Amino acid sequence: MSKLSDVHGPDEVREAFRVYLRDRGIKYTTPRQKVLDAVLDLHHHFDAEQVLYALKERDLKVGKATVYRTLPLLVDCGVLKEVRFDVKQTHYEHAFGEGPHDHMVCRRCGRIVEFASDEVVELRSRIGRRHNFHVISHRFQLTGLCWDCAIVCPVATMPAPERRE
Amino acid sequence: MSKLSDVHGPDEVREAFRVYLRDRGIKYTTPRQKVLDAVLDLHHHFDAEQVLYALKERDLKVGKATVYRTLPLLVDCGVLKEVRFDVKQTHYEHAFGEGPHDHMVCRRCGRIVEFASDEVVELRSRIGRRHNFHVISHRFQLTGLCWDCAIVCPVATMPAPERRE
DNA sequence: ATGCTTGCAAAACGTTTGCACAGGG
DNA sequence: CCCTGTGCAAACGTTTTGCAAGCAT
Repeated sequence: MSKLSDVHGPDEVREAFRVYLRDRGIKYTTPRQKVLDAVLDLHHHFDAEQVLYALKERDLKVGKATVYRTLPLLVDCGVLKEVRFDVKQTHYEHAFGEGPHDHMVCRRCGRIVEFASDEVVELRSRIGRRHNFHVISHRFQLTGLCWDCAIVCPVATMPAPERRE
Repeated sequence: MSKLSDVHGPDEVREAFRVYLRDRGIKYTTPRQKVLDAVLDLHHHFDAEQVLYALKERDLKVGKATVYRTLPLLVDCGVLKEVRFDVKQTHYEHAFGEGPHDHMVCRRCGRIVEFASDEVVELRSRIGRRHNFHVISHRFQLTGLCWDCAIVCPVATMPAPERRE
């Protein structure tokens, strides 16, 4: 049970984080545990501020700086994955449990549809090979209209008044 | 000669911008012309600050705010395209002249390799169809090691000390 | 003449950092 | 114990905005 991609339960994730920190000589402190716990309770996509808010809700006081310093650790150890939408803040999602996927964002309602990316991975290595580039990761984001919005607004190209997330 | 994707010369681009503005009741002012001219002289990828610097170099004084207000207009009218790398600033590139393409960024030296995206466009509509999503645009960015860096550093996964652009 | 546009400076925004103090190994 | 980690607040860099003055139509 060392590969995080095979891990599902919160306890296993916590253990993985502890081991990751110990192996690198980084301390498994209370604030870092709190951040991890808060992150485990969040789903879908969230940013640093939402983590901070989740902590405040649980009466777990952790400084903003600590949250910003811990999230990269969680990314680096494979608990979280950075997800960059077209906004200035960095978003995160759980990197364990479900397989790799990419996102489609509805221009109108902001809805996010996830899709598995087997074909994308295949395509990316084909392209890499063609250009002598060793591909390590990718970001593939589609923008458009979800089913509901496409009905309401068949030829919409204008951005919606407000977008979520 | 109305489709900007078929337009190549600076004069045609300027004309397209003028028409775009007129059609929307926005004025074709001197500062906006200056920004366009500066942008036409820049190549590859650039951000707002570089536009500002290019203007300063040519003794064309345009306020920072005006640059920030003009760039979205140029994007909207199809002269520029937003290119988001994993940095906080927004980068732009010319949206006319050459066909659509995506980018591979070398994790180590920051080099950017462009590749045509026919297969990507095909894949994106296939995925969209599968999920009842009307895809309008995409962003496909590959990260990895370019040929030179892959030789120097065959198993590099650590980010380089500094990245360009 | 009217009202969009400009430029400046200040605000806003998410994120990072300096520093004195606390706490883990 | 020592040295790392914490929390606060202040700094940061990019982008946005308020506002008085300027200029195009």
